[in-house]
Amino acid sequence: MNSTLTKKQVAQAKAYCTSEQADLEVDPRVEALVNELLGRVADKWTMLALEVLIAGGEMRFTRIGEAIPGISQKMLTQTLRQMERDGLVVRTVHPVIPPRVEYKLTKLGFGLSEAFCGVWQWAGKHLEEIEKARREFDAKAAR
Amino acid sequence: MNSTLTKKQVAQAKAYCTSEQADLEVDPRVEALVNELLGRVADKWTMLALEVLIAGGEMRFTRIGEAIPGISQKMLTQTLRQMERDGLVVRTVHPVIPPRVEYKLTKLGFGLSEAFCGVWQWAGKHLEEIEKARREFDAKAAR
DNA sequence: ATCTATACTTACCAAAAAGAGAGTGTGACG
DNA sequence: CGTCACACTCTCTTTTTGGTAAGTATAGAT
Repeated sequence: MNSTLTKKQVAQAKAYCTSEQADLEVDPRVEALVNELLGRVADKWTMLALEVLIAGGEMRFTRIGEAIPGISQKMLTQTLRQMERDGLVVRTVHPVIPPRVEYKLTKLGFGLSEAFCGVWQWAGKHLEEIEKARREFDAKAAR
Repeated sequence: MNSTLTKKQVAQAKAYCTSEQADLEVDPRVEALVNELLGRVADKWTMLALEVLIAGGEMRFTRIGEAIPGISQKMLTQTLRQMERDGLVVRTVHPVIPPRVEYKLTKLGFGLSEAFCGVWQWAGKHLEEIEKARREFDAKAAR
C-alpha cells in the first residue's frame, strides 16, 4: 500500500500466493493464528522430527533420538509432545516393561511435511546462491 | 530404515518429496546446511518481513516496522541485516539527511516466499483441525 | 538556538530456551 | 542381589533472545 515501486511487484506477489491465500490476508485474527502456528511448527526440532518420521515410518523414542543428532532427551520429549498436541503424530504406549512407545505421523503430519517439501526443495536448490551471498556480504562488511 | 510399519509409509513419503529431494537426503553436508538455513529463515520475524515486503514492494525501514506489529527496532534491524546477508533483500542507502534506506526483495527472496506459500496455505487450511486436536489433547491431559 | 526526522547502534537487564545430569519404575536376566 | 533396558521427568545451570531506553549524526525548519 505504501510502496515506491509497487504495481508490478504487487501484481507478482498476488500471483505467487493464489486464491485462498488472499482470503487469509484479510482476516487479522486468522493471520495471527497462522503466524503463531508457523512459529511453533517451523521450529528446528519439529522439522527434523518430521523428516525422520517421514523416512522411518512408525518409530520408538530412542530411535528417533538417534536419528536427530544433537537433540537432548528433554527436547525430544518436548517436541514430540507438542507435535502430538497439534495432532501431527500419534503416540502409542505399549504397557510392557521396559516401556515401549511408538510415534507415527498422522495425515495432518504428512500434510505438513508435504507443504514443507517446497521449502526444502527451494533451500536445497538455492543453497549455493545463499552461501555466495553470505560470503560477499561478509567480505564487504570486513572492509 | 529401522521402522516397524515401513514399506507403505516410506513409499508414501518418497512420493511426497519428488526427485531432487531424494538427492538431498543422501548428502549429510547438504542436509546440515539446509537445516541451518531453514532454522534461520523460518524464524518468526523473517517470515513476517517477507510477507510485508511481498505486499508492499520496496519499502523504507520505518514503514516496514509499522507493518510488523510488535517488532522492536533492534529486531527489525537484525532481521533485515540477516536477510540482506542471505541475499533475500537488497538494501539501498540514499545518502541524504535525514537518512533514507529502502529495502526490497530479491529474486531469491521472492522465491523463498513462493516456497513458503505452500506452508501458509496449509496452515490456513488446517488451522481448525489443529485447534481441535489441541483442545482434545488438553482435555485429556486435564483428567 | 533548538527541535525534528531517520536509521540505526550500544548497553543493560529480564525472561525464556535449552543443555547436563541424576532420578524413577519394574520386570527379566545373570 | 545387582544390573540393564526404556521412556521419560526433575532440577540446576548456562546460553540465547529480546525488550527498553538512550545515544549519534546532520540538514533543514522554526
